[in-house]
Amino acid sequence: MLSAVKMEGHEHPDWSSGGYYGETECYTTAGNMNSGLSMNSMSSYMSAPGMSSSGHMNAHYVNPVGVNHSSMPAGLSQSPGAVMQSGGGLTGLGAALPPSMSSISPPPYGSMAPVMSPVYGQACGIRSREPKPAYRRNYTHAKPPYSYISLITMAIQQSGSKMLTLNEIYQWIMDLFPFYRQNQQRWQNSIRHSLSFNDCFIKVPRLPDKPGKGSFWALHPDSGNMFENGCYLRRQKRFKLGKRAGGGDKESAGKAGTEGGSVTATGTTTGTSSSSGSDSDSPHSSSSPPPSSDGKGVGVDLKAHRGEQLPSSPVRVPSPLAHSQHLFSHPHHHHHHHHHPLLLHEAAHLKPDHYHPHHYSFNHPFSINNLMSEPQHHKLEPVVQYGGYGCPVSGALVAAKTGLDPAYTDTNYYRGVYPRPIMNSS
DNA sequence: CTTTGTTTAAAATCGG
DNA sequence: CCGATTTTAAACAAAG
Repeated sequence: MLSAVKMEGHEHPDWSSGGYYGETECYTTAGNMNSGLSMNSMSSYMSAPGMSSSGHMNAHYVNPVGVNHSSMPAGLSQSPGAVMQSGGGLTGLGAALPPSMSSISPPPYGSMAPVMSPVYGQACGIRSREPKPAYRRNYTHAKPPYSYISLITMAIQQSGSKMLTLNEIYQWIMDLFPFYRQNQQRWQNSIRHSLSFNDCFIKVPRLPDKPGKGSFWALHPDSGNMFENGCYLRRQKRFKLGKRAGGGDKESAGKAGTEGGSVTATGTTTGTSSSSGSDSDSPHSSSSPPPSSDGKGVGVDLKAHRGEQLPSSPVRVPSPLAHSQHLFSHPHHHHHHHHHPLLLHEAAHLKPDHYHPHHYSFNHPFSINNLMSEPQHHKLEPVVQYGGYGCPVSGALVAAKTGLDPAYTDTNYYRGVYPRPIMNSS
């Protein structure tokens, strides 16, 4: 699709000008934060259907109703619809993810597809004519409390193949958070920076063909739960590759604590790997071009160290997708066929996870699970509970709102308001 | 030329 | 306040 159209370039600083999007406000009232139900959680941040990016349209992404847009090379995800798809999907961090979903919501994707829609479908657009007091605005476009690293991680995780192209990442973010529909060039630069700069992200080369630019980005196999407890706000410890093999990498703080341990990796593969792999999980899977399927080492660029690419020894990563249980989508209607051979059918019956039985019982309000998983309680219907004005409420949101002032002109949302997530165990 | 990646540097935030 | 992590800015190289 080209046309990238980023009309950015000069965004107007009007952030604060009060302009915003006019008023798409739908805020919520309610409060229950973590009521446990997930899904709707941050709805307010999420996109509202009607408005696709108001002022700036990016050409692509104009999805009408929130159902994916064009360009998705990978076919993956991305689209809002995708958002939910992962259903049980999260894996990678899976281990780390609070099983909330896993436990709560069994894998069965059964009704997941639709489930999410509500999110997008927020009723926000409908607000009545009333002038809403400024202080009552919703946070729809406020900056989400997640760091870029978190966002990237979430995006990757929710993808069936556990890897996305840069553009898909952008897209995912924009689909989910209207806020990022704004100064694209600014945050996108940051995203790029994060991808390259952080060792937790690795580049997976694109298959020898597939047109397209850029490679796929995946999570370093050992980056494991950077956001343990499912709190995607900020990492507790940065994942840094330990330098050379030699000796030990020292890690600072080895807090490791539970499971997986420290966040630093030395390039080796962890034992944890779920290995489930073998079996028939074909790498293929979902959406995007599965990186080489067979043994050949696709050189996964594990960022061995900056500056040098692993010359030869392809560090074979257990393949990022190694663990992936894609399940998603149901065919449901996603008809956009662009050209991709993928096979995402079947994925469905793969046995979903049993990743580590670990069950964290907590479901953190900022957990990605809230965003993506769907407790399919009710099948397709907008499960969303609207807070006072037609907009779903969410924990994070609530948290967010709690402490802020109307203007929220800048970013910050939660600032202390929430009972600090447990970052780190131990 | 635009997008994708790297990288340096510095400002901003967070968490304690 | 301090140290670690994030976010922004920018310059540049390399691909399509």
